[in-house]
Amino acid sequence: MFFLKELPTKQMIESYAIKHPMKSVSSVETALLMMRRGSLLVRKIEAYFSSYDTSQLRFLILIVIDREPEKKSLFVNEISERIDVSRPVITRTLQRLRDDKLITMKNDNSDGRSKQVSLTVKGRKFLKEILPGYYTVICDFMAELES
Amino acid sequence: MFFLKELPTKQMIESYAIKHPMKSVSSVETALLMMRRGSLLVRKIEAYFSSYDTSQLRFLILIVIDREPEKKSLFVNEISERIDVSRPVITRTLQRLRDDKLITMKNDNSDGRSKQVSLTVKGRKFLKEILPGYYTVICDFMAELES
DNA sequence: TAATTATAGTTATCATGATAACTATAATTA
DNA sequence: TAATTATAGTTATCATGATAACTATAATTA
Repeated sequence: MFFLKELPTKQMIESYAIKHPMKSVSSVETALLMMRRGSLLVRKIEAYFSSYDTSQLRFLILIVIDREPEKKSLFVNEISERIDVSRPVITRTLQRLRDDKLITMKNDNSDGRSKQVSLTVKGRKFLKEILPGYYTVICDFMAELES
Repeated sequence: MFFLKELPTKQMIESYAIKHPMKSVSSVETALLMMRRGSLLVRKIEAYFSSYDTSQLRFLILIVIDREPEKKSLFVNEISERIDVSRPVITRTLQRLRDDKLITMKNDNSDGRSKQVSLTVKGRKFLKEILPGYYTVICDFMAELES
């Protein structure tokens, strides 16, 4: 997350760049704005999910399984390859999703170390329930930027 | 932070939008990309700062004080107004910056509740030391996007 | 094939964000 | 001016990210 409310103005960056030349002042400006806006949007999204007693990470795990319907289940490993979060955090979050009956985990037959994770009916329903609002939050945020 | 490695393609969003119409498919695409890139850059920046045994938040606090040289010191309150982080986290981080002798805090004369925070010489030096690399990290990241 | 190395996933622990509840002082109101 | 309310900052505690070290099984190598 990037937390600075008032970004440095272009002038400020330029005057700094006189002493410490940098490749591109305008790309620094763009980068700061991108981090700031991205952080604000992530925060809105987290607030939205928390109103459903869930989190962005939980949502992403459900989405990632749902997104590959030809597979029916993913290994923990595969989930962790698709989502840029450390494996222990994936493990913990999967355990809670299972506690909430949104996913099931069963041992793989051909590899005793692996676990197959799949969505329950409840999980699929829940995803359908929260998806529209997710897009609404994003669209509203982007619309506000333009105004 | 936004953690999905493979963003949904425009097609995926569009096909979803058939059932659940949304204001703008392309703005959703832009938003997801913005969050993803912003998160990656924040991560790089945190890695950079951690190589100096510091953090983005610590850096931002120092910057925010340094940025208003006409003031010489800011109240904890003022710092917390400029940085979008909860006050307890500001308190804790200030305590550690003081432990590291990068800032000083003294009680205000006219208001017994307030505390004046200012940079030490060491703090100012440290900031000068880490600033160029900070911009380099940002510029490099942006340059890579374009390639 | 026995020993070693690699892989899948988990547990333990820490860092850093948040909110709620607190103390101390200042400002306001009855 | 005494009582109340507001403000500045801190403490306590939780949530969720990370890394290191672990168990169990599979794959490789001597």
